[in-house]
Amino acid sequence: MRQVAERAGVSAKTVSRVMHHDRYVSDDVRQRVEQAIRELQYVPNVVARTFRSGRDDAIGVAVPDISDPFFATLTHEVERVARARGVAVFVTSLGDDAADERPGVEALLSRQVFGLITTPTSADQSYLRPWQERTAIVFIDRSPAKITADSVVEDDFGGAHTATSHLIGHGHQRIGFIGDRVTVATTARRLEGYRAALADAGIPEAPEVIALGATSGAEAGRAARDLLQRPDPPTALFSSNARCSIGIVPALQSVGRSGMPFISFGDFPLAEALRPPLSVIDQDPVAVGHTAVTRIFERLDHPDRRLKRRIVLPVRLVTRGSCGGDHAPAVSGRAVS
Amino acid sequence: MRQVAERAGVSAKTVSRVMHHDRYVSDDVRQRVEQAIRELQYVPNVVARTFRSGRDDAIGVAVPDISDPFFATLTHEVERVARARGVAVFVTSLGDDAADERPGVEALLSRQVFGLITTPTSADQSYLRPWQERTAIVFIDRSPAKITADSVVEDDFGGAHTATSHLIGHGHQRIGFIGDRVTVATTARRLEGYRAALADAGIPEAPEVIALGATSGAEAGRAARDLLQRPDPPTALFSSNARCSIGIVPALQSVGRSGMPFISFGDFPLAEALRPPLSVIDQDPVAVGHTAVTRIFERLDHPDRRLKRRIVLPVRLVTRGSCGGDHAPAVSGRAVS
DNA sequence: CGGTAGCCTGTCACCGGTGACATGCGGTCC
DNA sequence: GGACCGCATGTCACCGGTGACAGGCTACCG
Repeated sequence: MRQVAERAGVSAKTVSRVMHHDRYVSDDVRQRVEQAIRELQYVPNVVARTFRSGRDDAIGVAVPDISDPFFATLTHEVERVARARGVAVFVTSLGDDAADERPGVEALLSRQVFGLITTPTSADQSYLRPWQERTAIVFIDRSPAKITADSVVEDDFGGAHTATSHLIGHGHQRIGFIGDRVTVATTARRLEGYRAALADAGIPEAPEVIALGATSGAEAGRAARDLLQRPDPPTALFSSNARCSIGIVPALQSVGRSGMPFISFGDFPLAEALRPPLSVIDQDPVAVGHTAVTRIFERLDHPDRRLKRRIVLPVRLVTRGSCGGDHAPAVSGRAVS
Repeated sequence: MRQVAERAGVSAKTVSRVMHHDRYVSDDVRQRVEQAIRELQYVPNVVARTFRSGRDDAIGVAVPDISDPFFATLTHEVERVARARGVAVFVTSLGDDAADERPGVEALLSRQVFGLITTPTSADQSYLRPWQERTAIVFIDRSPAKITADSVVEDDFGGAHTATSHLIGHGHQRIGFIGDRVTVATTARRLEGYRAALADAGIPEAPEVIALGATSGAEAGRAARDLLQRPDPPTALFSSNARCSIGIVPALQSVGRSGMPFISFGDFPLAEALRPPLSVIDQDPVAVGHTAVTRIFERLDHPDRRLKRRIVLPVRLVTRGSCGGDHAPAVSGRAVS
């Protein structure tokens, strides 16, 4: 920048003014500076600006796993909206280990992003409190703990209740539940919805067909096979998330039970192309991402406006054929791409 | 930091030394400083450090689309390796528009990352030349143009040749080719491989069954249907990438042609769970990501070591059943997760 | 013609951590 | 006793852009 200033015969400050389209710059000077910028291929130092101003014009996104179709689609929408405003988006994966959450999130925060969209993976987000003054933080998918902040979550309880009730409506009494750890808040809520649906139908709960702790598709597949090999196997399955479902489908096929009635919480690409097409609870990741990033900009543009902290988005059952009965789809099953 | 220094009764520099485990710090001082750090919950300002040193201890990854399973898996491996070295990874999507490449990549570079892994989407990467002195740049998936740099690509020509030859071996003479734009270098090379295989078998090329320009799964699906509705339809299909394939599968189903012989360049989750299971050319995204990130660290650790610039990774045909004939799988089809 | 307002440009300090260098102190060796 | 070394700590400038503030110049007004 000093070089540009020297070449144009002005001060560094004036170059800064030209860069920012300051009103008070004469045409003569502006042109000389612009030429010097071109000749020297000057690129402003973003880090210096961030350092000085204390905030980077970027949004950080921290999710458990970018390759999960739910988070990938969500992230895509965040990028789309942010790009329209000329804001950069940086994504990072946290993994499933609760201990990795804090370092991963702080790696973004300490780079002074002005907005953060993140999924809590540990049981305590109080460490984010000092950051809230400087950064708009929105939690997605799961509610945060030990902190007050914006969050955009789905109706986990309602979705699981709907799915389970639907299977019950098809005559199933013994419905297997496969999910990851209950320490994950969403899983816990979905398990509650499942239990409530059973209770509402007067069906006693069978703990032996509830398989938790499947942190990968492969583990979920094993869990499904184990359930089917029991002496008293379930007659239908409910999977608590898409990652599990993606492992369960081939597992069912491998034991010749691809026709097993099955509903997945979370849609994913090709779910409709499976045979039978997989019925799902659609979480609408685009809506989650859109709502979250919009909230960030709202907080930025109107710092003192009062807004509802917690946004619960509805989910909907998309019946496609894997639920057990012969029936026309209630919602025409659109594919996720 | 000054506050920490004051509280511990030392200079800021000494705090810096404690943070960096400098040898020349007395135990007494170290403990006082560490206590002050804890009491004030001091978090070092990464931006200041980056600004001063001119480099951020982070790797940037810029790919066309994070939700593409190939790039998602690749990115995952980069993060795994980088995390083991305590290096942060920031991912950003570039989209398909060539004009978006430069701003997206420079958003990362201008934040002074020391390593960049990126996929060229435009036809000219010469703008990266000034950055190469400061940043280790590795191109993945596609070879860069107008610049000399490390690159990790797959054997596009060979893979397409193998797939096409395999279909020819099953008696097909009229093989449809569906892909995105030929301006994408990988697509061009795959088309060449396809053509070469036809030529090697003495089959004249049929330009009317080559459908290019499908930039999304939906478009690829439409292209597939159009090909099948021709008076002289192809008897087998070859898809140039996973995104297209994910659109083609439901399209074939919708016209009752799910049995159409079909090979996809690029594996994806559930390809094996389809009926028939989809045969693919497996690109091994984990190997690409691993090779790329390893190269970054090699360049960092041994700046003057001479290394081969261009790394071509082999691909392999995974036959699963969609190729047309009844045969045992040549490679037991492992699922992508 | 002094006063004032609007326009244009420059100077300087500062953001927070750190490399270069200086300083001071105790011990060892000739 | 002076030279010298290892250790422990402090001082200061600097990275590059920018907010606060200070002029200087022109034009217009009373």
